[in-house]
Amino acid sequence: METTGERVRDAALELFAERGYHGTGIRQLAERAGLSSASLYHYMGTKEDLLVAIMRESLERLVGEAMTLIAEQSAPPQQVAALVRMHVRAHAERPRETRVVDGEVGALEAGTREEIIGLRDRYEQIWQGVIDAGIDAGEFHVGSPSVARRALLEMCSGVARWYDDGGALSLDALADQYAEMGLRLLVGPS
Amino acid sequence: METTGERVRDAALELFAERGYHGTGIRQLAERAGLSSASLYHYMGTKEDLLVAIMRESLERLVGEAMTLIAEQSAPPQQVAALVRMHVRAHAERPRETRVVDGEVGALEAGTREEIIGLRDRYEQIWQGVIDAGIDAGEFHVGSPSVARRALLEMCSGVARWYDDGGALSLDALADQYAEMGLRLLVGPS
DNA sequence: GGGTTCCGATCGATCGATCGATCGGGCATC
DNA sequence: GATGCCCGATCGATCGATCGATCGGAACCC
Repeated sequence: METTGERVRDAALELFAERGYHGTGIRQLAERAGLSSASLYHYMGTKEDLLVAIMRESLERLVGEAMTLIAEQSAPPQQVAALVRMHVRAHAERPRETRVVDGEVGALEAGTREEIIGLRDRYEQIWQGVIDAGIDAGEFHVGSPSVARRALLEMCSGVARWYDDGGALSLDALADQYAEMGLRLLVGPS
Repeated sequence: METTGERVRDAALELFAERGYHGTGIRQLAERAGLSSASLYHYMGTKEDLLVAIMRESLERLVGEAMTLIAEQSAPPQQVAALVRMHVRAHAERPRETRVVDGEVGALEAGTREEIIGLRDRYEQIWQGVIDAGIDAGEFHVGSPSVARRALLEMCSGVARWYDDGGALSLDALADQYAEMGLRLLVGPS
């Protein structure tokens, strides 16, 4: 059984993803959650608190999963493949959540924006570390390592903007192809 | 000498990119353009007309440049490299414009959204045609051609979200590395 | 040239609607 | 009667957009 607080969270997730944070009104949010706009405030702080909670939870989850994955593999190619698979799956399975995280950072107030960007940076540093290790080991060959990291991450995050559950492409096949493309991008012609 | 209409356009471009379409008010727009909010309407239709004009112009430019480029080259690898270079340059040189085009489609009303999405689809079809031709010629090897197209485009569009003019990386070096990565992604190990 | 007309450009004031948020009280359950 | 849950009413602020009015200069007539 779903609590009312969770229903509010889910409604916010849907609406922020569909119409954007600034494009979503408190009254729409209340209607979607099955409450009056006044009752809404029994379950949440401000509208921005709702946005921050969504972003924080999503990013902390990504950081946690990334750290687990790279601890399970020691060779950079396998680590990158695992990171790509996880990141692509997350963006394909929870596209609304990840679109909000990626697209609404500019809607945050200065203070909370810092915190969220800090979390995002931590996640990206995990990727950077694995890429750098692969370069040091002579397995990856790229122009600029940080450009490669950004290109790789943007490519994978883009999945949230187009992948369709109901489509012909399975999650596994999608993750496979992305892992292959990601490695090609880093390894280069052999 | 810049016309007032152009000043309004540029102000809208800046603000839509900074705070989002729904996050930008008519009065902020007027202040940035150096007019009263009433005078604004002497130079524009509705706020949405402004957004549509920005998107249409940007997309028509991309379509035009893409068609020119693929007419100048006949081999798919060179065509892809040229497309990637152009797309990356456009997103690095005009990040605000391209971020608005990519990120505010959801803010459009149903009618105009169809038109803009149609334009975007035309552009993406040009890329798909080149990729498919390369596969037919045996030069590219990918799992799903449409997934490859999306991965490639998302990777290149991402440049608008992080590239910094003042940074150490030159536009040419950036375009070079992306062309290299794009081809690796499509060609695979040789 | 002087007088008149006209129009593009601009603004202060204001419209109705909606924004995010708050308050006090009703209605249960314990 | 205390606690948790909920809502109608309402707050001040701001939203996008429009109004009538003003101003300066170009265009025209005599």
